[in-house]
Amino acid sequence: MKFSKATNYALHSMLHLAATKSNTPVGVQVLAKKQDISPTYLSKILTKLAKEGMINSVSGANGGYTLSHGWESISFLDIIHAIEGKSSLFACYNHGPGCPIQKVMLNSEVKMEEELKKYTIADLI
Amino acid sequence: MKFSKATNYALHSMLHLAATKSNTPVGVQVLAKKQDISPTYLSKILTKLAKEGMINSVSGANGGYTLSHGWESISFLDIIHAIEGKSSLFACYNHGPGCPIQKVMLNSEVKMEEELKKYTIADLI
DNA sequence: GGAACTGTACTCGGATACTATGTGTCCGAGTAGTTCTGG
DNA sequence: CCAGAACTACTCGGACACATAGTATCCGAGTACAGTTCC
Repeated sequence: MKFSKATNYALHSMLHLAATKSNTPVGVQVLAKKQDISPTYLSKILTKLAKEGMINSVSGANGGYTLSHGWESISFLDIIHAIEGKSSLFACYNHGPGCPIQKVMLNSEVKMEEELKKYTIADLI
Repeated sequence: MKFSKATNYALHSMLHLAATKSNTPVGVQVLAKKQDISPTYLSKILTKLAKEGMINSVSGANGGYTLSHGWESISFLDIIHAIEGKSSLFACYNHGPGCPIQKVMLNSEVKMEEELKKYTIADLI
């Protein structure tokens, strides 16, 4: 029960892209060096974000990643969902959705998600 | 980023103990059969709860587990912490505690914990 | 009849094996600028 | 001088290898109760 490191990398990459808001794409090597991880691994993470439409990838020389339109409205929750998946954190296999324990757990999970929905990377710069 | 199955088992075991509130201990085999898991595995999970003082183990014939005194005040969060550990869900390794991203994540995590602290197993029976 | 012995049912806890997922690397393919070459 | 070829720097994405944590089982040890044996 922990957030994966990939989520950490994704959030920081998004923050970096937002902080240096230039029109020229930022290469994955620059982003990777900032966080002391391998470019190829970060590439996999950013691909997930690109598939969700949060960033655009520009291939070829001087290529890299740019924030997509409407990036200001991307919340923490959106980024986390893109990396960790959207399935809920708790599941009662025996009783299913009617389980009272599951109701409590899901309710608490929603509270956290509501909070994560409030914050955007734009808030941090 | 999911709650482990062990947490599920622990919560259900606690609920079962609370529901059948008899003075005679409930054997691990009964609890295991209710949840379709092996008794030995459940035993390891219950041992964690016993170490935290939430339940008492009675060894020997007609042994088993009983709720400890003050069980009514045991919250969901207490049980989860006993199984999953108390460390926070998110950590920024590069920037440390000052990282703005970490602040947002921790803040959201606290919201969920506050909710989990409100509910006790006594509420469900 | 009562004390000691034996059997049984149970938990305890360490050791071990399996599995899923997260983490990270490697490499071939594709793409778009840049440089070089030949007419 | 300029069009096309070769080169280079970069991303893309699949395949693979490794690490870690979660899941599950097995077994020897300890404990307490019940029944049995023996004096």
